[in-house]
Amino acid sequence: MNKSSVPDRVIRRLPRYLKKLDDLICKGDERISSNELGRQLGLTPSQIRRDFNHFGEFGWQGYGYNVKFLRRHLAHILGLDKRFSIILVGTGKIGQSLLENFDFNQYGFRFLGAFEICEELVGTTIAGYTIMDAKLQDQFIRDNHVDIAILSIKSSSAQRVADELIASGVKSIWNFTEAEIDPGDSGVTVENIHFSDSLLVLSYFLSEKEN
Amino acid sequence: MNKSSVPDRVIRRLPRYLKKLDDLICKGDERISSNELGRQLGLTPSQIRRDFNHFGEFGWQGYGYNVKFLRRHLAHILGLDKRFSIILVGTGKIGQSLLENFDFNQYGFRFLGAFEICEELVGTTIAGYTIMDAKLQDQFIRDNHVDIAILSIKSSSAQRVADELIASGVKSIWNFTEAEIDPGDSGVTVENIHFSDSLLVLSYFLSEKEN
DNA sequence: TAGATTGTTAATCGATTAACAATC
DNA sequence: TAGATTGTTAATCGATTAACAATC
Repeated sequence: MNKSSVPDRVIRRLPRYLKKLDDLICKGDERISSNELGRQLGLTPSQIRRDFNHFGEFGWQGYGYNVKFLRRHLAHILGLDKRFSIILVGTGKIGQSLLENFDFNQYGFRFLGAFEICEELVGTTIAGYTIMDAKLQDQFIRDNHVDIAILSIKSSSAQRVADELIASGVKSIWNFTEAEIDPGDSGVTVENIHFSDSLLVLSYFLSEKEN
Repeated sequence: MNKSSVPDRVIRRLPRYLKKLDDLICKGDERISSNELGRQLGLTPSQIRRDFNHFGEFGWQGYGYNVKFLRRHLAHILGLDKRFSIILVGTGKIGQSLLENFDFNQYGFRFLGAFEICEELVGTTIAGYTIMDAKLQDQFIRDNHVDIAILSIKSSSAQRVADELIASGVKSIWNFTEAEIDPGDSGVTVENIHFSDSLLVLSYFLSEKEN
């Protein structure tokens, strides 16, 4: 099995599977068939079995899938047992929202700290984390083996700060700016949350419906 | 041309085209070929010509595409000239961030107002908008023909509030909660921003790289 | 005109679905 | 055992790419 050959489409369905399995575990269900899982997620049973079989064999004939067993394996495939370290770069409203509402620990990440360039925010505490001065960022990344940097700063500085983060040694960037980040030949992974793209797609469907 | 037959993949590339065209206009470029556009976006020229031809013929042989002309048509296809109305439901940090940073007007939307259940926030002003009491929401939607509701509240109330919004008459929901919203048979469009899905995909690629 | 580049058709590629032998 | 359901192969479907006549 060549992991890197798994289609992007399949990978982007994995979080949905994980979430659904958490629901099922919460409800106390022990097992589920691809048929029932497909019904609940709006996918065909074939597709689900095929998706899972990109990574191994997680079911049993005549039984289906054990939800806890499958959940554990999906979490492993997603790297959630690796306890990736993560920092926040930029503590504007989006950054603050993530600090307050996103449970990094529950998802298996180690949140290390938040950095900010605005001196009024440096030293203040949000969700139990004392905001650090962006000047210390480079050294912090070098000292702490940071896997993921959340980039939530103004778009106009995005590429410059991304370049700095990459030079400091982060492995990946979770990009909340509108900018398209070019990681050059660093091999750094960039995953985008582009608000406007999403709203424009919504607008398209809305517009289409009117006709 | 049956609009509803345009593949989702194509539609989700439209905002990227629009953004690139804005860049080109900004730089003062007048025309661009599918070849050059493909090089800049990492797509094949064939795909780009095919994407555009789902909606009409926007180029000229031997010339290519006029960027302003094409930009205008893409904006129209995305419904950005319809001036869809939009309200914010929930003024926590994410909502505040959108109010302060997202230029709804520039994208062609009419931002009408923000609603909040928390009494301490009602009446305060953010980015020039006075937060309204959630109790007035239903009547406001009925009175003002609201096209889009931004749902940025806690996930546990998401479906309930979504049901209310749908009953009041919103046409679509831009969902920032982790919940999967079920629009029932209302025909309401739901577009999701699922932060965790995105981070988990990032984690997958990071995990894969380590092996 | 000659060169460039479109819109579109045909060929290819990849993903989804259907079918089924294997087996719990 | 009989019924259920997997993993996987074959068939189908749809999207991407290549090729090219049309034409600016």
